[in-house]
Amino acid sequence: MAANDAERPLRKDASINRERLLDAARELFAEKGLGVTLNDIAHHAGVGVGTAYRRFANKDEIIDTLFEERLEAVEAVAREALEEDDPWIALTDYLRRTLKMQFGDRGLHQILDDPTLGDERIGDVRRRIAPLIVELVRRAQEAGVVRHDFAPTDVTFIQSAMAPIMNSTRDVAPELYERYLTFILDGIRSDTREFTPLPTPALNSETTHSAMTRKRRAAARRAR
Amino acid sequence: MAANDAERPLRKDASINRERLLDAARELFAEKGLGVTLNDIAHHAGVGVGTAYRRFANKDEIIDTLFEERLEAVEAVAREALEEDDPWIALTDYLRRTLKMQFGDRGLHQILDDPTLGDERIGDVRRRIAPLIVELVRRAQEAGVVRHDFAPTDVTFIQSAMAPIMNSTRDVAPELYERYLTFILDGIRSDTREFTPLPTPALNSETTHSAMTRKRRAAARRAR
DNA sequence: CGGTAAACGGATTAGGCGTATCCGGTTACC
DNA sequence: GGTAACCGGATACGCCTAATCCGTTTACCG
Repeated sequence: MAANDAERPLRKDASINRERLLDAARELFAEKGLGVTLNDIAHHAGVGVGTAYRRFANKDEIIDTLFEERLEAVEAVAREALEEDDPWIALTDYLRRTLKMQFGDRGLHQILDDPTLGDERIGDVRRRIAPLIVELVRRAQEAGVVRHDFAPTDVTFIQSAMAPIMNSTRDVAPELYERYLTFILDGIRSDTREFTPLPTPALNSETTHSAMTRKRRAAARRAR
Repeated sequence: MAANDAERPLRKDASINRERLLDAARELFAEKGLGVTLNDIAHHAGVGVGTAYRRFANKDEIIDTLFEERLEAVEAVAREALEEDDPWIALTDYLRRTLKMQFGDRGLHQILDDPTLGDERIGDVRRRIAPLIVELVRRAQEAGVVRHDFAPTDVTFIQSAMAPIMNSTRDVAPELYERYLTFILDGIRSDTREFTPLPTPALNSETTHSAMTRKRRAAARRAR
């Protein structure tokens, strides 16, 4: 990783702590999103706050370091999808796989959702991904497997639509979002108009209620 | 409205200001969501903060007062939908109309999305709405116009899925969410499997980018 | 009218939260 | 074994929101 360059190497303890911090950040970003503070990260890494601020000027520096690799993973998924022959499978695999990644990593989710976040390196990767999506859609279009009025930007919005579902059902029915993705895909696919079996049963009303209640908890405190 | 009860009536200026505050709150909640402060509301109403706190103990008191009526409007929509003969139109009208209401009123949106918000009065209305949705779905089910595996709680999650789309495209392409609602409805309807013409064209990539960027602005500052 | 309780405005206090610094003590390493 | 690098975490700072307090103004009853 981009630990030390031409700089004189860090002292042993320092570089160990740097790794610890990075690990902690990776974990916390994934679990709680980019909202965590450098102090959180420091404590989770088992080091003092001072140490954290000595290694990284601020949180953004960690974010940029960490999410370049994550975003590149998304790019890789898009490229792999383009190697798939069946254009429908290619497109939907991309959606399904990236959504799964986003599900496992709240931070990645936020990065993908908000172009404001991240430095130029991140922006670069984002700019590399966009045309891949265009291509995925174009192929599907040409093969006549998606409705003709489906557009590349629809992919983005579909991804963002799954967010609230993921977030509210995360620890009640983790895969529920796939159910709604299926609804959408069935509303888009044009080579067959049959219903795809749903991957996940619906929630009953009590569970739905508790899911809706559970989320927010953190967010609500702010919003109120 | 529930201005004064058995209490001695408010002095004229006081009751005028009370109305002003309520109006301001209605407007600000709709426009900016429940996050606005009592201070915001007071200034927007053209009165001092003190006046606001004299009339209402805290923000929740205003919220409860105001959103009971808004939620009852949602209930009314559900009841009207149940009077519609065509069960498909009934169900989709309910969805479309309530989504439109949520679109016009961020506060209502939050209330509907988060069962934690609001007092018992609000909870009561919510509990009155739930069975109406169940009935809407049951009818559609029985008439065979929705796929057999569609469940009442799906309605809720579909509503919440539209939220991020609404929020990010609000001032760029206000009705874009209807496009995605159409995808979903087309993925759910079983009496015909033809595509419904899309009510809104897709965004181009620049507009999408600027939409994604624009939102957050407020939210991002917190999350970061 | 005129007096008084009611109401007003908004500066101000209180407190939570995240960021970033500072410094006395510790440790790696030549 | 000495010194520069590093450590920890208490602490200062800034920002934001909630809520109060009090000197001034106003409605309204007799």
